[in-house]
Amino acid sequence: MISWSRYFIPTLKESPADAEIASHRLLIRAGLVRKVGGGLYAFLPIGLRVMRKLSQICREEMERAGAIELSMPHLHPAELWREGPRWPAAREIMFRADHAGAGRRGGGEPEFVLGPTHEEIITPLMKAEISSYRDLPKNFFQIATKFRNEIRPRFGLMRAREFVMKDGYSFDADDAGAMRSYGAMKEAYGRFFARSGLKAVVVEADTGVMGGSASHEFMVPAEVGDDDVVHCDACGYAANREKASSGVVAAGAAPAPPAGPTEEFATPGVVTIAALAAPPHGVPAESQFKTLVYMGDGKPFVVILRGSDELEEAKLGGLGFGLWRPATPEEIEPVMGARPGSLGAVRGTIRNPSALAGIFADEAIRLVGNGTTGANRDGFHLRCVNVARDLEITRFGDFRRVRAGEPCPKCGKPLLITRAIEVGHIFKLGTKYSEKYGAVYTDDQKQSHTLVMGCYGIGISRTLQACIEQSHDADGIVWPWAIAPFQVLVCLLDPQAPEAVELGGRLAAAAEGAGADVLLDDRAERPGVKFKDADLVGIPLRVTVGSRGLKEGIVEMKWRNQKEVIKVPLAEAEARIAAAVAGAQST
RNA sequence: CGGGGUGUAGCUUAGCCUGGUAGAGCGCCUGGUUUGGGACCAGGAGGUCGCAGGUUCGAAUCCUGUCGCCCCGACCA
Repeated sequence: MISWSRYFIPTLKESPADAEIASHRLLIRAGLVRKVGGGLYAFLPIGLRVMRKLSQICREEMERAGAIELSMPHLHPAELWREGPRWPAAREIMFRADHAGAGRRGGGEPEFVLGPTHEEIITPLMKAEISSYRDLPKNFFQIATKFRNEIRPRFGLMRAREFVMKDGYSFDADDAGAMRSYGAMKEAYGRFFARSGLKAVVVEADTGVMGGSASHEFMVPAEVGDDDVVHCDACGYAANREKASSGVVAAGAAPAPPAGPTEEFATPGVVTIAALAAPPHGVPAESQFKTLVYMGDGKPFVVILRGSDELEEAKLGGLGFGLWRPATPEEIEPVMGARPGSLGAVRGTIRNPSALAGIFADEAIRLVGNGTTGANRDGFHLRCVNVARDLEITRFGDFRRVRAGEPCPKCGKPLLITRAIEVGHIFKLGTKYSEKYGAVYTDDQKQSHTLVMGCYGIGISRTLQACIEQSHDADGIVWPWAIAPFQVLVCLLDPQAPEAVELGGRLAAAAEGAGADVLLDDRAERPGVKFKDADLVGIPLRVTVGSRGLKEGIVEMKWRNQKEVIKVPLAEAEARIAAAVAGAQST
């Protein structure tokens, strides 16, 4: 039992100016964290208590699923990253950690980096330790601080530069084994979020820079989330928008026949889809081809979309480039022969087609059939361009961004889009890392094989905030029982009265005896202050001992998530509280 | 990295346009009155107005630079 007067819970009436969203304000107002710098937070005592509870639940579920805890350094030799498969992309978000002394300040390549995750550490580590099929499968995890130089930290712990993450890595002999490990983690994640009192949904996800063949994210629906989840309530399809597809393009649609000869027409000053759609040209956006030029690992490539569609940049990851970005007009003109606004991919009009790494077309352009596109000559477009006859296409793919209301790819019902916070992400990595570092094992036929890996992350600190975002009201946080910093608050309204103190002590002991973490509010504050603080901090069960009740021969129990005050006769109080605790513990 | 904003006491902020002794609320300290939903009265402590330069008799205020922070976008395992 901890007494509030000797503890440290600095609550605030007003919220700091830089806290925009409810969970961020409450984190600070309820005294869980304080900002130390941009994207850097100190956990105050009750914030730390919640972190510990989340970590412990996570640990239990990992171990139940057969994963083994270990701990790796936060400071990584940059060498290991340079040898890895994603250094060019990953270094953009990494902190360098060189020797700070005047004598050896690093100007060039970093000597050390702060770990944003640990694939580059555990793969070479396990390369040395796992050599036989008898050692497999293995699944390791740690709960540790990660460092990522987010370009724009925001929303408190939601996107911080330093944060706590559970990261795990599985090693299997083959694909089937890796699938089993992946499945076990997916199940364990579901249990972790359920036990922690969060409503998280599983969605198909993009693998991004991680690489790998399959991926799911665990999402907490919330307006303030960074991600969009595309989902279908009819059949249960759910995917991150970056990954989601829709059924706008009927599978196996026959190519439209040419509608006539292609002809060029003058479009001076028309450099946008909207301008071409407006008078005098009046070409509807869905009848236009949108031609975008990107740089992939230093080489230009073209993406063609329907004029009315937007590119989903993450989908370019499937093309095999390590890094990609929009090309600049200066890079585009020598290759295409025109500047953005007059670009097209009609056969024969590209000035230097051999410079291109490919021309990739979104499936949806089949719906255009015969459309209008740039002539690769500034101020001119081409009409009656037939997809099959005229466009130079390396291959088709899904590159467009899904919009709400489009048909579900599985069942055809309208898709919904919801904002969400990503709290967990699992990847079936395959051999991307093990191959790079030469992590192999020998099977029972003396044959050497590459280890098949998976990696699994849960943002612990982000989960804490997502939980507040999901569970609060106008007065403060409403903690789920399992992760509440304290579960029972015994509130002494008259801490000077010896009989009240004695009674409060007994009630607190009863709650503690039943397994609850108990906080005793013995501060010399007015009742209003205590009630406001109790609601703000969000302790699930409040037991109030006050002179008014004592005259009646009762104490009060009140659940934070309910309105009613339950009056309990003094004689039953200890038993009733213990029973309430026992009931809450078992759910 | 582009666009916008902002920096005044621990927190929330007024003053800045139009230059002239830096103000309030919360919090804190002392005393008193209060005591079931963030009390009241009286007194008090606390500010190099982010930093550097400039203009001026005089700068929180105007100008330049710089740093931090915030928002939008881009970006984002």
